[in-house]
Amino acid sequence: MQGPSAADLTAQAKIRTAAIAHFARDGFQKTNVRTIAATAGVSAGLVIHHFGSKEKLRAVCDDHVLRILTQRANSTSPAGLQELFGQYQSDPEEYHLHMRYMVRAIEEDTPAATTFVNTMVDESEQILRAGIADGSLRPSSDVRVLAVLSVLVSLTTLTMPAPLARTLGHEQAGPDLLRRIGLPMLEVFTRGMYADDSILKAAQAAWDDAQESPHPEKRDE
Amino acid sequence: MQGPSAADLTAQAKIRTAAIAHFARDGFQKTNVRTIAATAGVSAGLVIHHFGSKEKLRAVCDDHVLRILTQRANSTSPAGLQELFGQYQSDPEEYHLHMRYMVRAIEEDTPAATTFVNTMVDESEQILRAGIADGSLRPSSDVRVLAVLSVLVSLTTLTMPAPLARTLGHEQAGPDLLRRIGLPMLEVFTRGMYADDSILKAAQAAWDDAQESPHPEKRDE
DNA sequence: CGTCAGATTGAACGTATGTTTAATATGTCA
DNA sequence: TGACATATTAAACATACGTTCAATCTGACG
Repeated sequence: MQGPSAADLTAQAKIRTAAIAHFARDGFQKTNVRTIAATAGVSAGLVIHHFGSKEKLRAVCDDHVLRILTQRANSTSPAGLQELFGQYQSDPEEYHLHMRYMVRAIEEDTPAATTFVNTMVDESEQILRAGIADGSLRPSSDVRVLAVLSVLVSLTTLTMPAPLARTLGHEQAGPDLLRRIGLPMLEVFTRGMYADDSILKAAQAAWDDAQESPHPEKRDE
Repeated sequence: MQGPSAADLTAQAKIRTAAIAHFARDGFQKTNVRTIAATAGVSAGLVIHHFGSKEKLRAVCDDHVLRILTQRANSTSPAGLQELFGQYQSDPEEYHLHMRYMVRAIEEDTPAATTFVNTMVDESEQILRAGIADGSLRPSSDVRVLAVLSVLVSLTTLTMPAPLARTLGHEQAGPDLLRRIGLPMLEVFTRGMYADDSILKAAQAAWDDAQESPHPEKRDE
């Protein structure tokens, strides 16, 4: 579409692209500079020459992916979660790569990951509050938690780990798998899973009890 | 309680315990044999002497954690997901460690991870079908997918990545955080998030359309 | 007691890998 | 053209780390 996906790129860009791909697929530790260089078609020394160190290269990749993902999220009016899935369908190849990269960054608790997560959760919370206000969403006892769970589910579903994907007969996460997941997930999000509210009521009661007697600690020890 | 948590263990057990802790917290790659040995209070050579190699040590740890987690899940009658949370509350320290270990294994797609995931998803599916049959759970268009999503949500909630935990004001996942998440999550699971079923209906319609015209491919290219 | 097998250690070894360096190519500008 | 900066490379360097080795310790058994 718009990106010179392979050739005729500046060497720095080629290296960065190669690094993002390898970091996303194999993780930062497993990826070595020579492999990145080979994928980019340059020498290992050049990678260091341009980026200073493997760690600094990671920082550049982090910022790059962060900018792409957050600007995507903000470009459309903040509709959030479903939009993420829509974005995915449009260009699964590249989007999946960036998502996978960011999930890896989250796992390793990188600064860019914190920024990304904060942005996503804040935006999600905002959307949820708006939906609750206009009556399209049900109220929640803790909207912030709901926002976190939404982001968590979105990220882990889009980048579903291989063992879970295989349980559904797919080799890895992809558009077909996402299509299959969509409907059952929407069913839960509109009607819930439990047929009655007995479990919820019990939990609410337990929660209210805990509020009355603040810190019972371990009463038998 | 029951485990000689520190001293008076055979050296092999001490090494294995140390390895599990480090693999869970820092990942397999970042952990080096000398660190494991130091934590276990032995020399690096002994680790290799007993386990052959770092990779074989990992395999032993995988099986050990796998056995503990799956036997826990099976010991109680298969009630599954909520039980996981219950187990967690009872001994958060150790359970969280093992869960975190297994999530790391899933991320790295280790054989034990596949076994664990298959076991969990199968068991979850079984429970869901039983619940649907006896009317306590709502029917789903794809129970298998629902089981996968249940496991995914359980695992990622119990071992919530640090950036997401921090968004809720917690330094990392723990009992307090879990307690806070419980109620909003149950709310979604009993009533859903969406106030009406317009989005679901739209998705169902789109899905039905796709069924009628099997493979439209890219019609404009 | 003597011997032997296994446990354990500290040092050495080999290699993978991040980084440095010296040299060469390339392109720009005066 | 000549000079200078930048890009680029191949080789060398340094180190972290998995593994091996030779030696020592410990405990069992005849």
